[in-house]
Amino acid sequence: MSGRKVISFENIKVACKGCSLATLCLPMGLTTDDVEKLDQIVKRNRPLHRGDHLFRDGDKFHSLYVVKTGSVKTYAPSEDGGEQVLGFHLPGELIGLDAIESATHHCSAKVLETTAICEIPFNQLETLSNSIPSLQHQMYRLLSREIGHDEDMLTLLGKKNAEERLAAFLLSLSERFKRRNLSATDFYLSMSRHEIGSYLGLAVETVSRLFTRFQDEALLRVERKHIELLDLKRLANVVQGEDRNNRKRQAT
Amino acid sequence: MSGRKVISFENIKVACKGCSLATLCLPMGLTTDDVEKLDQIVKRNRPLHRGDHLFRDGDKFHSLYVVKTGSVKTYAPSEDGGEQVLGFHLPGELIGLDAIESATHHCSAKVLETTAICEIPFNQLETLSNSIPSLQHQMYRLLSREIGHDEDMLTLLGKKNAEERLAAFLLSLSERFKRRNLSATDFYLSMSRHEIGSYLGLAVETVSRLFTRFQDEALLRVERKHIELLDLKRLANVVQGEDRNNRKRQAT
DNA sequence: TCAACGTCTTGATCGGGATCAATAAAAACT
DNA sequence: AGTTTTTATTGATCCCGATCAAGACGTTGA
Repeated sequence: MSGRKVISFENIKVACKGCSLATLCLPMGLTTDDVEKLDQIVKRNRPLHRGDHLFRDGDKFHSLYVVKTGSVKTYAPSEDGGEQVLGFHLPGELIGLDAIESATHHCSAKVLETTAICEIPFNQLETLSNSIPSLQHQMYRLLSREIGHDEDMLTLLGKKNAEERLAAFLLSLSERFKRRNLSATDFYLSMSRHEIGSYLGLAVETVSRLFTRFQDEALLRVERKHIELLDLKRLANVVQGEDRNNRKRQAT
Repeated sequence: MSGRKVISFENIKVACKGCSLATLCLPMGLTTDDVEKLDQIVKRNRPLHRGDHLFRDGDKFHSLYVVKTGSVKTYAPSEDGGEQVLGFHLPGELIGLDAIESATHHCSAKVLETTAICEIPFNQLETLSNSIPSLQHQMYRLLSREIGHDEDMLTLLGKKNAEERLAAFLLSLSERFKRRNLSATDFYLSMSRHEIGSYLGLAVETVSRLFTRFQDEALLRVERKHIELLDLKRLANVVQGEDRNNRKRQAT
């Protein structure tokens, strides 16, 4: 409050046209004109804070959401208070695609840190995409990409062991930060060990132990939420199950 | 060959209009006129046989496929000869949605038994969907539904134990058969134990043992590929982890 | 400042399901 | 027909990661 002004609301209301995320987001591949039209239906609300919900499981679906800054987790709550984390969403990533089918959300979305969001009323987006073929195409691509991601996760959960999962998770974050022109090797985790564990199908303790093991093996340095990846190449080998394969006979 | 004629080709070339699957498939919600237009771009090739591929990982993407009769598995092959089964596809279900984004297939699709397929060139479908809003809407819904399914699978693999997974799998098949006006309690599996295991993230032996255990508990009768579900209700309880919860203290 | 709570780490133990191994039963091929 | 190959079942053993337990560290609020 003292000295410097808080982040100006004007900064948040930057149009898609001037948004640094445009190439990662819905406007990708649209003409300036079309971006303008898209821009007119996008709502930019004030920032949300850690713990706030974008929507909850069971809510009626009306909008898609794009993370502008910050991060969001989506999760499926279970009756017994537990939850399955379905995804972590970084700037430029779309949330809510799974709710189109039934017009109802089947998961909850909770903000992990102070986060700015663009809200896109789906009805309007759908109408607009009907008059802008390249927007329709981009929608198909984004939906398809989500399916691809989920399938990658299925393979991760179905076939990979604990260390392979964590390594894959860290590399995925790394690549996503890189694309946003942030450091690929030095970043802060906005989610807890528990949330990482839920996402990867592992217990908190296992995640914690793996972090220390990776550090002992000089793959990374970790201090609480601060991660420094020291050897991306070896980390990628871990994902492929390096020593697992070394110990076994070569395949067909 | 003797006596009766083999299945006539004419039967396979039934238009969407007369197809019993129309309400489960792309034409859902379209007017007769629009179905006619859709019909004109759908290719109906001769049936495929067990082991045939619709496409392989890495192939260029040009069409979506709908199962008309029979069944198909999609799987992600790994360099070491292994595979992760991503899904089993029954009549009325769409295949290939994950390939739209990069215009390349990231998994393979193999036919599990003699199977008839409708092929829909995606470019033409996309163009058509641009002039038929309800088709566009149906496309969004189908893509969204796929995401929802995948997220359900993530929860299955992330949180459920072996018996919960197999029970969920059997009930899923049951419900899908039912919607196609087939028996919900008596059916044949077109996939092997190995493929079930891969799909559920379990070893073949575990799947086999679970089948015998379920039979011992009078949940079902099983003989090779023939399954008879005897107690859908209890099976549903197994999915929820009945005794797992019974043994623990009640939650918050 | 200290208390209270939540998160993370580390150690000890346990168990579900993988793996190894052997047989049985189908299916595919000749 | 028999022979080979694939698939399924069952048993024995092992191990990764879950669970239980305790302490360290951080954070929050009076």
